[in-house]
Order: sequence, then C-alpha cells, then structure tokens
Amino acid sequence: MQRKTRRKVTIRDIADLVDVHHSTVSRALSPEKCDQISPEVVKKVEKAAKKLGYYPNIVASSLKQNRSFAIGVLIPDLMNPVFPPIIRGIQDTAEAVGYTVITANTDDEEAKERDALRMMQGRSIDGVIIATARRTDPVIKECIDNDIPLVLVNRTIDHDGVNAVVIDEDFGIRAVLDHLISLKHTNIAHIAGPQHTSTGYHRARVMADHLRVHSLRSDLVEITEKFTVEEGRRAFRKLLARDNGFTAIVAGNDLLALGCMDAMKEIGLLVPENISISGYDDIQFLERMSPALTTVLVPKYEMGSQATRILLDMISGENNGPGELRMQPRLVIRNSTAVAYK
Amino acid sequence: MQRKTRRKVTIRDIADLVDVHHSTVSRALSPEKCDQISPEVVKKVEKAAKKLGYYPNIVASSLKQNRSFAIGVLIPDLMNPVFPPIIRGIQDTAEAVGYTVITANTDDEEAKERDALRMMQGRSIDGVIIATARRTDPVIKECIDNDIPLVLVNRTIDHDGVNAVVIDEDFGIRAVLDHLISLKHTNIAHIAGPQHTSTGYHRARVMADHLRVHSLRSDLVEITEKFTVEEGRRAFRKLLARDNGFTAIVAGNDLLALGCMDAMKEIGLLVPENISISGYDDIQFLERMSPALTTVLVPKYEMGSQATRILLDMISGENNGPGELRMQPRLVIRNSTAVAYK
DNA sequence: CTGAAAGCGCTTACAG
DNA sequence: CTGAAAGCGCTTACAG
Repeated sequence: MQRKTRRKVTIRDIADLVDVHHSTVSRALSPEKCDQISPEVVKKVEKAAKKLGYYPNIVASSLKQNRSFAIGVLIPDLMNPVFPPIIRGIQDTAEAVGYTVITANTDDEEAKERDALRMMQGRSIDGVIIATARRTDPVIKECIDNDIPLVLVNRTIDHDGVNAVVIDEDFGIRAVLDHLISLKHTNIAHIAGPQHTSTGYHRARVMADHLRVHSLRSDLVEITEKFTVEEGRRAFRKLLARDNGFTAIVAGNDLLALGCMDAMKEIGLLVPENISISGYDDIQFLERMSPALTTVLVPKYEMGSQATRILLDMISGENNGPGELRMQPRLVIRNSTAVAYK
Repeated sequence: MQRKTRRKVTIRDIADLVDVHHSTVSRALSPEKCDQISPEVVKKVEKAAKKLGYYPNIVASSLKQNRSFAIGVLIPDLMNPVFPPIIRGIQDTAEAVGYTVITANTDDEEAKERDALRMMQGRSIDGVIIATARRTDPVIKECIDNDIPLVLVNRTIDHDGVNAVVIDEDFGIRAVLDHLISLKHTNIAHIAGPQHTSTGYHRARVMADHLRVHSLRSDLVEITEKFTVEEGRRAFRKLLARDNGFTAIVAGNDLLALGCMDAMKEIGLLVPENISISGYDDIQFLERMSPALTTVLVPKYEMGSQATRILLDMISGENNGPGELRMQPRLVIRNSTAVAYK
C-alpha cells in the first residue's frame, strides 16, 4: 500500500485530478481568493485535496510571497523560569492565527543575538519579539533600520519609537515599598538588577524616588551584573559587608532574592525574622519555598500574548504607531516579609 | 544613507558586483562546493558578500533542496518545568550545526499533535523530536509511515523500530525503593503516572516487580490521568480513603509528589514525619521547597542533546538503525524521606 | 573552473 | 470564473 519515499502531493496533483489549471487550485484553496472561483470547482478541489492528503508547502508559499507566517522570539535563556510563560503566551496567540514561532536563546550575548536574528531573517520571519533588550541596544537599532516589525517584551530601550509591552514598574515597586513600610521597616535595601536593562534600571530609580518621598535612606543599594541567583548571593554579601543597618531587602527579581536568601542562610540570618525580603516576577513554585517569597506578580503569559497581538497588527499594517503597553503587576504577600524586628 | 524598504541582497547582486554567473556565487559560498571554484573568485565573492551584507535566503534554499535545516519538537507544555532543559539541550545541539528548532505544545491532545506535525511538514522540517509519545500512538505511526526522521525523548512507544532516548526506569525506581527500604519502610505506596505513557507504565511495573522481590505489598497503587500537581492531590486522597497503611509514597514524577504533599498538608499530615515521599525528574528549585523533595534526577538537558545528535545522524544517513538510548538517572536524597515512624 | 538552463511549489498580475 | 506565464532565490545536473 505505501510506497517508500512517497513524493509529496502538490497543487499540480490536485489540478490533474480535478482537471483544472494549478493556478485555479491555488485560488480555490486560498481563503481570500476562493470566491473568485466557482463554488463547484472549489468543492471539487477541496475534495481532491483531502483525498490526496494535500497540505501546502509553506516554504514555497513563503518564497513567493516574501513572508513566512513565522515570527522570531529572542530570549536570554529558556531555562530561566520567567520565560516559559511568556513564550507560551506568544505561541498560543501566534498559532491561533496560523503563525509559527521560532525562539532562540541569546544568553545575553550580543554575538548570539546577532546570529539568531540573521538566521531568522534568512527564514524570512515576518516580525520579531525581543525579550533581551538592553537600554541602548545596537541589535535592536539594526532591526529598526532594516524595517523588521518588532515588539519588545518585558524590557525596553531608552529611545522611543518602538512598540513595547512592559510592566508598570512604578506601581510594582511602590506596592512592595508600601507593604514594607507598613511593616515598620525604615532601612530598606535594594539589590538592583543590571543597570543596562530597563527593568533593572527603572526599578532602582523608582525605589530611590519613593524612599526619598518617605524620607528614608536610599543609599542601601547594591547593583548586580545579571539577574541570577549567584549574583544575588554575591551582592548580598557585598552589601552586608558595607552596611548592615537594614531590615528589609527589595530584590530586583526573584532569582536575585533567592540568592540573597542563600547568602543569609550561609551566615545564619533568618528570613523574615532578621531580614524581610521581596522578589519580583513571581516565578513558579515560589509559594512552596521556605520561606515563601513575597513578590510582585508580573503577568507573563499575558505580556507574551499582548506583544504577539501587537506584532501581528504591525505585520498586517493595522498598528497605529509605536507605543508602550504598560501592564499592571500585583503584589503577592507571602511569608518572607514580616514586621521589622527593631 | 538608509533607504526605506531596502530590497534584500541576493546571490545575483553579488554576481553582478564580481562579474561572474550567480551559480558561481552559489558554489563559492557553499562550504562543500567552494573547492570547485578558483580561490581568487571565492575570495572576491566572499568580500562582495560581506560588503553587501548578504545572508542566504534559507527559504529559497530549502525549497530547492527539499530540506530546511530545521527540526520540529513536540512537547506537551512548555510551562511544565521538565521541558525547558530538554529543549535547551535540543536547541544548543541543533544550532551548533546550523539547524533551527521549531517547538509546539500539544497539551497532550492528539488533534494539536496532528496540527503541529502538519505545520512542521509544511515547513519541510528535516526531522522531529517527540516528547509526547503515548505507548500506542497513531500520530507517531503516521510519522514512521511517512518516513519522517524521528526520535522520541523521555517517553517511548511499545513497539520498537524507532529511535528513543529514555531513562533507565528500572535503575531509577530501584534506587528510590532501596532508599526507602533502608529507612525501614515496608508499606510503600505508588502514585502512578498515566498508564498510556511509557514512563507512567514502566515505573509502576518496575515498582511492583521490586516490591515483590522484597516480599512487600505491591497493591498500594493509585493511577493518575495526567502528570500534574492536581492529579497527585486527587490520587493521594483517593488512596488514603481506601487504605492508610503506608508510610511512604513513590510518586510517578515531581508534580504528582507535590500534589500529594498539598493533600497531606490539607489534612495535617507531616512530611516526612508521618509519610515519606519521593518524586521523579528533579525539576528546578525542589531543593528550596519545604520539605525539600527527594527525587530521581533525570538528565534532561543531556537527553535533549543526545536525541538531537541521533536525529541529525539520521538526517545525514549516518544512523545505524533504530535503538533505545537509556540514560542513567540518579537518586537525590533530600528531606522528604526519613525513617519510617512505625 | 565556470556558465546557462531548468526547476523546487507556490502566487499573482495579465488576459480573456 | 479560469488559464498561461512569469518569477520568488536558490541549487545542481549538464556542458564545455
């Protein structure tokens, strides 16, 4: 019954079977053009297509149309738990309208970013979602110059003129601070994320602003180079060596917070008894940890799907100019924060 | 300086610049064929390519060669923490040799699996890695019939004749059981994964075999429909309602174990004081949970990269026949298991 | 070592 | 409503 290496069935096979020209088959099978073809022919073509097990060669169609119905996604690292939900949001939204998504990990290295983008351009992607933006980012600038439809997610760049889906950092940081202040904390430290990222930078800035508004110290800050557990650990030790006059820490994200907790454990400090700590992002399973980390929930899946919607609109020319979509985060209070001990 | 909507530079642009035929350019730029071209011409072509910012149109090349240098990956759900490391292993290995990977979530639904595979075939993928296998799987059968190079990862099918990278379940389960037996547990329950998956099925079978070898009860089993926290919770309650004579549980994977722990917490049972529990997979952050879950570490990243290596060999015709690569897991003892209380 | 031609499977003006 | 032709950007026998 089944031949070895069966040749793929093409539009021409259908044309032969129905006895029309293959261009007619192409039209009959196209949702936009099938109304140019008589209903009877359409029906016959559809039947033949089904019978032969036809499915379109997207590669051929891409080449001709110079669009691929694929979008690219650049993330630092899939194994960082913030990203899977974002990507799932992207995939679900893109696939719902027949788009394929290609993701690449850049490990925050500019070279990998460039390579990934090259590859994606070689595959004629119709647009790209970038979660790896640095505040001034030559790769993104290049995308803009090359007119690749583009939306940033989570992080953004300093210049505007580009679509981005980000978090209302002011709201998020203020929620944490108000929470800590209500717990009588007056010396609040900040383990800041990398300052070349908008998230690291803005959270730190907003922190300082609000501390000043409350007339609290704003100099208990340690800056990290990466949003990782190890960097959080390192920064905590450094901060503590410099000044131990704080009772609470606002970490730039959850991984940094976990690193701080590791460092505290090592030297016998208790959370929250000695020091309260909060994270940012609300990655999976935080509620099961010991102690369960208080954090700012970032709507990851929704950011992914919103970014995709915007990108798809750009691709179809329906997007009305670049802008920033600012999503609302939400404070999630768990038991890593408690009343200040002194 | 920069024109709006610049036309992409093609092989013909280079040909014009160097003043050779575009087929010569194609050969000069091809690693395999550039030795058919005089070194001077190769050099000139390369220079021109660089100058013009040329990068190949993979879509066109795919269409002609009927291969795409892309592979597909089918997983149930990116947000399940087992999969990111597997995928990262796949991506790193594939990208190192110039391949692109396209992943799709199937949510364990056959229809989505079919759709995803269709899409991938439409994109002329050169092969596919499947992490969603059921023991008898019509979709996989279809792939085999269609001669799509294929390797299964993590789960496999009952029939052989297909490449698969799996875990040595016998070794893994035995390690857990020996550990629990050494802690004086004699009534050991099993929260089994779905029996239509090879992992769920084999772990349960191996469990029963080894319990019998030790002359222990092997009837304390509750089967789940999905590898999820919620199913673990449900199964635990059901098991407990039926028979409470156990002091330890071997869960079919980590998520099921977490579900059991949730259920225990709800009714005031302590882990490990009242009941010891172990998981399987060793997903991220287990060591930070309370209690930290004892589990069987599955080398996820390595499984991904091995599966990819095998697939790439199949694609290039270097694979010597189908076979099962069985990876060694490793018991990780944490504090969810302790000496039996009675 | 290089060129000219054909073709991969589609889509789309252009006719009629 | 349908057909014939051209072409998307490559690759690759076939010549020479």
